[in-house]
Amino acid sequence: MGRQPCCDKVGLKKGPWTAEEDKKLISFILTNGQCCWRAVPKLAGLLRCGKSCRLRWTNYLRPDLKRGLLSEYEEKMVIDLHAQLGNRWSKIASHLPGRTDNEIKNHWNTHIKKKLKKMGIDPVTHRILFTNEIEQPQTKPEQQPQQNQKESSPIEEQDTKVEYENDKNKEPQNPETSFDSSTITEEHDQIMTPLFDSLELMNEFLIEEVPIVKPDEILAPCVCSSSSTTTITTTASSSSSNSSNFLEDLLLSDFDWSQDNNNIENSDNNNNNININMALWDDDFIRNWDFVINDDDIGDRKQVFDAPQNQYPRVVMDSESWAYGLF
DNA sequence: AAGAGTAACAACCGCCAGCAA
DNA sequence: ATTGCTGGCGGTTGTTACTCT
Repeated sequence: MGRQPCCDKVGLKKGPWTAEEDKKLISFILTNGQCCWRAVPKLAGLLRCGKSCRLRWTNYLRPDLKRGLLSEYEEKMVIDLHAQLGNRWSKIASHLPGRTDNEIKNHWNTHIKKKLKKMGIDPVTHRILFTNEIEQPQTKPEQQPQQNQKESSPIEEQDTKVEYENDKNKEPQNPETSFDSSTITEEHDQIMTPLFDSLELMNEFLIEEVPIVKPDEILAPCVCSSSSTTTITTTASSSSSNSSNFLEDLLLSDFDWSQDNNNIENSDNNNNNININMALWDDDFIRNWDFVINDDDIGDRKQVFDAPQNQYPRVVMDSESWAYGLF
């Protein structure tokens, strides 16, 4: 028996979401929390499939999303994580609170790929791209791109997924050069070293017209363990204090976690609920949501979300805590 | 001003894993 | 053990905005 489609597609709307649809979905989830997505469209009065609702919510409407362009720091994180994880966008996104896998994937495909290529780095393998590799026969074996591998990961041979999930109990093989005590192995370092060095160069080459950087211009002595030029340098022994620096920088620096806010009692008035909970978030964002929730005059949906990118909230919050805990 | 080309990103599609019956 | 459902993931497509000629 074939599998049923996730929903009856007959009569369902596709394409861009309207402000009205957004409003219905937001109102429904704020009222009921995230439940069975299959049932959401019907209950919320939407002519969409549940999957579409889930994607719309997780990728666009969730209140804990940062929105806006990735910062330079986040971009570097994405590059580094991609070097370790390959195209496991959800895993990468899990390291960047407030960012979705879709967002990171798009940013990778539209921005980072080009930057890396301009720098002479293969965005797939994260290794140096030679303008004509045939002319570089003296390339050291360990620097040669791993040919004939799946594109998805430069280190596909290692089961990084398993490694990621299990190695919290393992000692890193090379603590001195670990980027993150829970993730890095020696082989990772072999891959990451040129990347780290080139990342520094990248800071200076993030301009439109960038010559292809020759390998000898990029490869610098390996200083990954102690160099101050390495943007992200951590040691395994100090993972508890250092390895999470990027997280500390990325999230919650301007967010005061308040248990009290999580214990706000339900109100019969949804709008009250919304306003109470919005107190956790950025003013601009609150205004946007107020527009969505309260404004009867649904105009161009762009009005809802097209605030200047830098004005999007940097507040990050676990979605479930507000979706379930507050409602 | 208009059309073509390009970039950016939202949304969709198909597949898969996990889970419950 | 099997089957069906759901949610999640990654790849791809479609649409819109922007730039160039």
